[in-house]
Amino acid sequence: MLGTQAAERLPMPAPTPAPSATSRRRAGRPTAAVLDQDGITTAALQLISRKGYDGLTMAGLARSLGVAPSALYNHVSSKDDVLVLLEDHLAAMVDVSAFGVEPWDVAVRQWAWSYRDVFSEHTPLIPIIAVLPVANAPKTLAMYEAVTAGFREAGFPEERIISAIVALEAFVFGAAYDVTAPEDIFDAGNLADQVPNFTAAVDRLALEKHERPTDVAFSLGLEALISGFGTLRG
Amino acid sequence: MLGTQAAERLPMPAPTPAPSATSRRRAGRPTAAVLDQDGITTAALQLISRKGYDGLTMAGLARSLGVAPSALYNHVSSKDDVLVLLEDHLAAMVDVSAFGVEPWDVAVRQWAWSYRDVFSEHTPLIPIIAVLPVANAPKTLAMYEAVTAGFREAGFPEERIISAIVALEAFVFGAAYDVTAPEDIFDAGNLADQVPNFTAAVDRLALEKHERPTDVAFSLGLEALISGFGTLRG
DNA sequence: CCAGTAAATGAATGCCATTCATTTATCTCC
DNA sequence: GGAGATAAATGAATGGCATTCATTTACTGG
Repeated sequence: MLGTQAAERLPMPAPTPAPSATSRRRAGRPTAAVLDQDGITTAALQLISRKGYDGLTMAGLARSLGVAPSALYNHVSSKDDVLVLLEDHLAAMVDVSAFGVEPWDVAVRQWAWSYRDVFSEHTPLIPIIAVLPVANAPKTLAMYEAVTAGFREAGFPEERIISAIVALEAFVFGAAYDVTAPEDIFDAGNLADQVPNFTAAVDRLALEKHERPTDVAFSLGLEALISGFGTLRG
Repeated sequence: MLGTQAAERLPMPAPTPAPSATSRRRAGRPTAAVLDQDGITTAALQLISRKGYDGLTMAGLARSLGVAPSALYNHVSSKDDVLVLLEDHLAAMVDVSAFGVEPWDVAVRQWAWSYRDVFSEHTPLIPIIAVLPVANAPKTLAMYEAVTAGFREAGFPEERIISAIVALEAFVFGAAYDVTAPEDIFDAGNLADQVPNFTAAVDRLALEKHERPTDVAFSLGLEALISGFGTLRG
């Protein structure tokens, strides 16, 4: 009655979501899926890149897929579930290719930098991944497998491999946040006189205008971890 | 009309919030503050310890203070502002007492463990602190000053002090998340056969039943950072 | 052709942070 | 000691959010 557009009553056909809908069909079941988890994941990524994580709402995601918000719940059980899909998708983008090919320290370096870079654009996922059972994230699990195999091949004592990976990962996550911090985060403002040592050290760092400070800190910490862990190898 | 309780119309007097209201009076200005930032902070901490961070809502916080939600906005500009108050309060609880007293490595160890323990109970604050300009958090700034002074006294090259602290902090934040992870986070479930190296390493770790795995990983990473950074001292 | 079902709709729910016009109580100044 | 200013409270209203549910649609296999 209210709307003037035609075809408003036809629910199913819905103009297939612009890009890669990928609509897989599961054998022996009703097909015609307008939506699936892959499509939701890529639409969410696009939405995030356009509007950031504040723009990632179930309503917005549904709109970008040409679908009602409630329709999403046939494919994901909650918004957190969407975040898990995103996380797992991103895990597959982390570079583990050097493990088993390059020397151990080179591989770890490459993995860690890549891991940090991927998630520094997606810090809202960190609280999710840090606590996510790996069984719910197959691509994340695959990443761990590659890294673990690399450590083992490099002669790492088996009982320390997981601990070392967990420690490296903790450092990577924290560093990912650091990337997003404002440049002037360490400007003490009017409190500067009360913290002379700190202010001096901040000023001193500012003089070295080579790399981004966040990259210097990451490199410093990562190299310490690599050389510290390197001594554990048999 | 609806309510049956007496005295409902009297707005100001409000039964002073049970515990430490601390009501400071600012000279030369109207006093009678039922609310202030200290009171809000401690009420928020109590609320969190009772109901967790999901229970920390502006409405709930106001209720626990015997006040209307809108009243809070006379003292904080947003909920994020409340989180900043919390963060700064917690920063003051981090143990920096060993800097300048104990040897450098002992002081760093004590600081880092304490820092992690404090924030592992308050991980929702990590995205806040990681990006918070220090000028808005005086107690946090004081912590940095103490740490910086300790590094300097220990002969650390000035241009690397901030980077080292940032790296340590990144590790601490990531490790704080790790503490909150479920025990079975590394259980691969039915995918276990596809990740044999990983599964083996996880099982191997499980055999060593001494400490919490999260503490083992933290110790491993922290000691690597300490020994790696230790070589920088002059 | 029929019955079943996956997948869509859209209206409704409840919670949330935040805003605003208004009121009250106190302080400062004359 | 009264006038005016102001900090600090109220409570009603707003808009956004994730999520639920009864209902409808169109495809499927028997």
